[in-house]
Amino acid sequence: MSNVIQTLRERGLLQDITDPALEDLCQKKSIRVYIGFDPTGRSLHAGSLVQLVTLRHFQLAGHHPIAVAGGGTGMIGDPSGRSSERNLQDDEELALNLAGIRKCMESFLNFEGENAAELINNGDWLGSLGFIEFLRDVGKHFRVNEMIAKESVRRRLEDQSGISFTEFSYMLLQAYDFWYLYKNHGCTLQAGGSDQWGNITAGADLIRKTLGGEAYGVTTPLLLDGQGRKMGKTQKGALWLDGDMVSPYEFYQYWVRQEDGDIGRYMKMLTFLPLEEIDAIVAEHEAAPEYRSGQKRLAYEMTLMVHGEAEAKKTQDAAATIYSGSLSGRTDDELRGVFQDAPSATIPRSELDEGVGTADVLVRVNLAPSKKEAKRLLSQGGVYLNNSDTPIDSEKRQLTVEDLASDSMMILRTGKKNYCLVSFE
RNA sequence: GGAUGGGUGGCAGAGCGGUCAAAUGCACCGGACUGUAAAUCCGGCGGGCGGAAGUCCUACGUUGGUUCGAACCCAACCCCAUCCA
Repeated sequence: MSNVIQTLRERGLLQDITDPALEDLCQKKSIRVYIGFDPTGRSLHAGSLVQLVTLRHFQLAGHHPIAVAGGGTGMIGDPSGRSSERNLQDDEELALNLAGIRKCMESFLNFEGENAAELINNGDWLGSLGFIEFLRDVGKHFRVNEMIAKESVRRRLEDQSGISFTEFSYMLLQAYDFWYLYKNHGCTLQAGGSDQWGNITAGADLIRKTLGGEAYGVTTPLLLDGQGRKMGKTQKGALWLDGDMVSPYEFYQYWVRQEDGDIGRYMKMLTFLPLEEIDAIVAEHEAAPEYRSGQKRLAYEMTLMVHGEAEAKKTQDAAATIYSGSLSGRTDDELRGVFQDAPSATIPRSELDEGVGTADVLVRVNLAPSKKEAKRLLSQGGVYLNNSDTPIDSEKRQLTVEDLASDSMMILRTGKKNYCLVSFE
């Protein structure tokens, strides 16, 4: 079998490993590896990409990936990296989230075939875990002294809001997850982000102490951008993988806007392009960074992986059109294709024949929250028609049939990237 | 339960009887500069009408009151923080 650990290392996906022996082990036999995912959203977001990619690497190498949705632990919340307790989720919401997460995962993992991936909910076993049983089998093996020494816990203890017992127990539950999976699913490896190291080793320790078994852990580095910030934040919020929450176009654009210096690293970590090819792409990019060829390739690959080929191509095409050409003289269908992800709106044709105030249209089309704001945009030169590079210059400008880009549509834009496709019917 | 302080725009935080749609900072939105970035600089940032000056409506925890006039004073209530029990 191919050496997954080596692959992860080459791609910058390996931060820590509990025992070097794992490298040999997973060349000799197919193992089961699990990663926990946070089920607090309807979709996974960019923060989970590294984990999804990691599982895929394992699957490609012939191992058996298990994605564990923290349905049980999600009701509690990991104190790591958050300063306040999260709200507890109810069952209905959780079920919805799980379905959404599964959908996101299908882009990365194969849920069929010989070493099919599995998605399981830890609520299935945590839900029926008795408190006494838990204290006896799990709690007994942990020293509170060590637990409160952990950075994540200590910070919360020092803070005024404190930490609830529930949250404090999180680590034990995650350890129990690993223990359970080891015992009942033959899972011998847990992977996760580097912030999970403590939780992972806690699980491996528990397995060793109580079952005398050998279990391993690997962590991936946190994916940070060139400025040391966490990846996946957009102005509107998280970069979700679900196309309904973040359109493929926005998703693509997110990657196009990355910095030059990060391109190679992201490609290694997040795509499955061969390393030599990545080197070639980076070299080409560095020769002429102003073309953003590296970013565009990264964006294409990411969109391809998450949203599929058809979307990736359309998106790529749309971006090329929007950032280069003029839009007039196109057909309705072409415009619809290019702007399929942009908001759109319909206004009765008769109004156009008479002429409509631009400010009114901006409000009706949701490009401006109020008429006052619309006027402000106009007076500051922030409104563009049909992708022209000169803004509409008058607040009183009326839109007429003359302004149509195609038979019945026009494109209004505010700022640099807020588009709306307006069709007059 | 008691004491004290406090609840103001998305957040933080001034204002403490008219000049307050409410300083300032952050966030946000335009613009300039750039390579679809960051930083920086300029403009804006409750809503309606108006070209504008302007004008009207809604808003300073809730409800009442005092006053020609209240974010600002009074009362009750509801929350929050800290200390005490």
